[in-house]
Amino acid sequence: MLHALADSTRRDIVRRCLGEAASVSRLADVYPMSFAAVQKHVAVLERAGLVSKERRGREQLVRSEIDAVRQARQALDQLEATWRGRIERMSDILAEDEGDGTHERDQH
Amino acid sequence: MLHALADSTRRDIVRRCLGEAASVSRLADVYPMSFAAVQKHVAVLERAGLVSKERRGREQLVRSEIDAVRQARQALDQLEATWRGRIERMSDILAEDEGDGTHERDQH
DNA sequence: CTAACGTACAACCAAATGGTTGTAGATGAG
DNA sequence: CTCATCTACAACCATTTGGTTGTACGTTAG
Repeated sequence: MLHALADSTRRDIVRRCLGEAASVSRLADVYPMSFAAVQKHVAVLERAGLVSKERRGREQLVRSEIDAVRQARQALDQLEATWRGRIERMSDILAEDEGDGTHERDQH
Repeated sequence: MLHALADSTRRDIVRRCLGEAASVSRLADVYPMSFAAVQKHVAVLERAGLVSKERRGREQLVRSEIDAVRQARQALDQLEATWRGRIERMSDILAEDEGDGTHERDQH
């Protein structure tokens, strides 16, 4: 899923389909590449759950799944939270050392 | 940079080096792959600015750059903000239509 | 000094990526 | 019906990726 967002064309597709859905050929008009290439990008985004397709007549409307974007963001949030947790635990250990005076050394 | 975070081994390395730095060989002990493979992963992370290396004796300590992680998260935040912006503008347009009664159609 | 350790880097390989063209099947407009 | 449009999908290609092994070099321990 991060992989799906790691391509600028795909990020742009997601951005473009956030408000209103667009058909694949309408999207293909925008980018300097073939229809098939855009089709593949959409397929990658779909597999990652970042967009969904809905058929309307002969067109296939692409719409972004904002909840999936939120989920990706939360994954990174969690990395940061882990970091904060580690820093806290380090502070705790320092506090202990100051309190008990045993001065045991790190096992390296 | 999202690409750098799109690999689970690399995400794990970042997580592992958040609190305290680790040498490349210490990291290599953890994963079921060769030292050289881990070295490459670290290189990818370094190019993306997600970790930095610092030499200490014959070891090379890897430490995660929490600010870079924050930056990645903010990039996704912005996607979500764009979405909220679109929704707002759509609401505005609806409000206008209700107000002036001109009922002009979307230019498709 | 010598041996062991940690690193760097090149060469190689299979598989995935991001792109292309071409063909074929649905669907809608006239 | 017929034609243009939209989509799907296969085949192909160059490049990148994620992994391997092997070699060489600097540093530290004994």
